[in-house]
Amino acid sequence: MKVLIVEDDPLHRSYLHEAVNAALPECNTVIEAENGTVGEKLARDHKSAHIVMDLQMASRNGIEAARTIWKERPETRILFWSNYSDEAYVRGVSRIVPDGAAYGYVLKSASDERLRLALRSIFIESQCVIDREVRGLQQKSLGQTNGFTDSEYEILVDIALGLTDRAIAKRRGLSLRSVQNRLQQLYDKLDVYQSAGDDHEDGRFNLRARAVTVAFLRKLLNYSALERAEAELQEWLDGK
Amino acid sequence: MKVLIVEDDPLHRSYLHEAVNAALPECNTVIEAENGTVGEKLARDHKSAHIVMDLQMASRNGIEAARTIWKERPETRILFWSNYSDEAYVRGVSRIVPDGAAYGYVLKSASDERLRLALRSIFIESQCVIDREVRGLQQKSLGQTNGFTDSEYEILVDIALGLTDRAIAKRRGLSLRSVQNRLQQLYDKLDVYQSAGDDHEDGRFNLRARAVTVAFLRKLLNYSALERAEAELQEWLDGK
DNA sequence: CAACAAGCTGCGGGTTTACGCAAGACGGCG
DNA sequence: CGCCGTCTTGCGTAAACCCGCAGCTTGTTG
Repeated sequence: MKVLIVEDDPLHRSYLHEAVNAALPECNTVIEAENGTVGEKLARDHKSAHIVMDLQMASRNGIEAARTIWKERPETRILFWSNYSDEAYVRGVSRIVPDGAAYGYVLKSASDERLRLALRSIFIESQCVIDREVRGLQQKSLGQTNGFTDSEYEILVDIALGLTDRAIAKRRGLSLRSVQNRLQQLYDKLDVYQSAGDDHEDGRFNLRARAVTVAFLRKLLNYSALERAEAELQEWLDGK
Repeated sequence: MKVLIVEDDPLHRSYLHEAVNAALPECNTVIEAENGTVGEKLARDHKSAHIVMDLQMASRNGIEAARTIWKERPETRILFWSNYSDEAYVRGVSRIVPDGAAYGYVLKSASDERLRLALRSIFIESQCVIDREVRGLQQKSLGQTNGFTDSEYEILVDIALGLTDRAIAKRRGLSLRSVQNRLQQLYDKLDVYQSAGDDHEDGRFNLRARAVTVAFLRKLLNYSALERAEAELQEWLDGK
């Protein structure tokens, strides 16, 4: 068995290397990549079937890399190993995982034992392993209870990108009014409203900007989500 | 000599511990804190004069912690050791460093030797050491060439928080029109404008939202900057 | 001191947002 | 099939936003 490690940080990389060796005696080769771009290339060259991947890397982040890798070989098993469990990451990952693929999401703060188990479960048993903390988010985000619908999330991203209502309408094939309806829903769920709760006309918010900030603070959005969305937007703009 | 290490990540923490021992034979005690809150407390209890601090920690980020520490003992020497050199961080740090204090900003990607030198320069020689990559940003951000004035940055933060023009005017003691003037300047510098460069009325942007996103993508803003700004805003709202 | 650049402010108007009201459209369910 | 909830769309309005024009207050400089 061959394992590919994709991870920015040299310290974490060598830690992972050791962890893989310890957890998987059946593994005879470990390859390392220090960013997403190299990771993709190595995965292709080696036809890697077992990958441990960091999210959040400078050059090309884990989600991007995983997407292209899975596009080429959907049966690849990927363990995401991340510092954070932002809802934006969780949502991003679950949107790209192919049907029936075995994957995992483990936090860097997890114990050695937890990492060991995850490695064996995913790579040997083809099971999915999702950290408890992450799992909670995932359910909240997929189930609609207190979570966001896809359409709400979509419009959140659109205003975050700075599109006007009209532009969103065009992009999503909706009428102006529908876009504004969805915005209303969004404001509602994010609990943003004009006045800061004061008596008379004072601390007012610009709802559209406020919504984006609140989403950021709640980790519904993060840098990498923005980055991806921006790339998609540019693509769409080019394709007119 | 006693050195306090404030750092989230256990791997990085122990790496730092070793690095400090290797670089500073005159150091006889090393204390560790795993987040900003604990860091502040330990700094106070031990009257630490030499601190190595991570920015970006979950519980209380490095800038916050450094600020309160410096407020209590401005002669404390702090070496910031960070993964990133976002302009937001650089700006944040240089805003809190007391006059004449010795501090440093070194990236985690720096070599062992560089870290060693920085440790000795700051803790022994009381010199400031700023990584080259960081230095570049700092000059750009302070000098006005292609950089942002404080007032521009201020208004950027204000719209990022989601305040209306009127609210900003009240908060900053300006007239409505002045606020809008500054916004204009900001849009200009960020190079955001309505049409996406197309011929007729099409891909339009909401300038205010777009500006925030562009700033984010350019690392002028980041999560921690937003977090701080939000806290300040709440403070201001409470103080009416 | 005159001249000039830079920032603050009011006026005015064209556009975009936020949102209530109400009329269809679609899908499930007893 | 009729009832009902959810989603979409149009109309209309008050507020907020973007921004050109022009008069003022400053601080700077020759």
